[in-house]
Amino acid sequence: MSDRSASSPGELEATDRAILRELVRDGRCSFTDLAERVGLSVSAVHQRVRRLEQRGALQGYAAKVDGDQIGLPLTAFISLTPIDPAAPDDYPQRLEHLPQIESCFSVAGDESYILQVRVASPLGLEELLRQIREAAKVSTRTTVVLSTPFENRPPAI
Amino acid sequence: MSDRSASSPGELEATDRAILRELVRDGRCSFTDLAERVGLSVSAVHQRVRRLEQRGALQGYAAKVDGDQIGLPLTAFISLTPIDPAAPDDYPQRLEHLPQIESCFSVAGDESYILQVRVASPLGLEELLRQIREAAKVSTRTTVVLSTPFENRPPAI
DNA sequence: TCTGAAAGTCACGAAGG
DNA sequence: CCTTCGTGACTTTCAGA
Repeated sequence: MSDRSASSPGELEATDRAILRELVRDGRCSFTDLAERVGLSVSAVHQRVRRLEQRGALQGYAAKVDGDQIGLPLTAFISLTPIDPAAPDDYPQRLEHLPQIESCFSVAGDESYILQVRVASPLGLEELLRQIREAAKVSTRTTVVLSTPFENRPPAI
Repeated sequence: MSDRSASSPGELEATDRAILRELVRDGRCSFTDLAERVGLSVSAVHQRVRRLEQRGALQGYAAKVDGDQIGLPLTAFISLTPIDPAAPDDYPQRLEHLPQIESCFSVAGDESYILQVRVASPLGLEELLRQIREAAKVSTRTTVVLSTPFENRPPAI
């Protein structure tokens, strides 16, 4: 009698959380290893992973790459403030075509959005800022990242 | 005669960049598929991936999970300002034991660090702020994320 | 560095409880 | 929802160019 929680957006059961924990740590872990670690048969794990993917709890898998080695050593945060407070709030759509923008967060506080960006150089950042202001009609405040003591650590699932 | 760029921290050659591009998009892509997409034999791709891993260009693989479904729906940015400007700068070490902190960036600007955190609730955020202030002797400024139009998009490799 | 082949592992669906 | 089982696909290594 396992504790079934909810079918779609509810909480996850212990075994599913264990699977997610392993896959966040090692996204290329084989089903065979996964099965051993969570104490189930390979097929059972296979079914659960597929269910987690369908349910959206597992949104995908990505390699982590070194920004320096791909020629994008400069990270920055850019906060956006609309110039015209009455303008329609379609900033994400106006900005998503810029590949230097890795993440876009709508936030509470003085500013409306925070962007996390990655560029090749200060000149690249300057050019990106120009593009952002032009595309979104916003004023910007930029905070340059000097170093990253740690990043994207696995959450405590 | 392929263009060898550098053995360790230099730039990467076109085929290697193609491999990284695919693996960032799909971290569980099979070597067989990878080989087809970059136009090489399976063995050659295999060797290149291993080399990219050893060189540190490929830092690992991670599953992307839905914060809501793992019970951590609240994201926030916390900026840190040291209370004692003369204190030794060991803030990352003082904070890394807090699993709610996903990323820690040392930044130029008014504040010294920006933390990206993920918690279960406003109460969890309040408790985390208390822990951060106590562990690191800093004053904090918190910006709560309301929604995330997009996040962790693959960089243009 | 590449290729191709051989051997071992693994993924994935079927059938059944 | 789990297990076992079987087949085809995949990974991984190695010799050779």
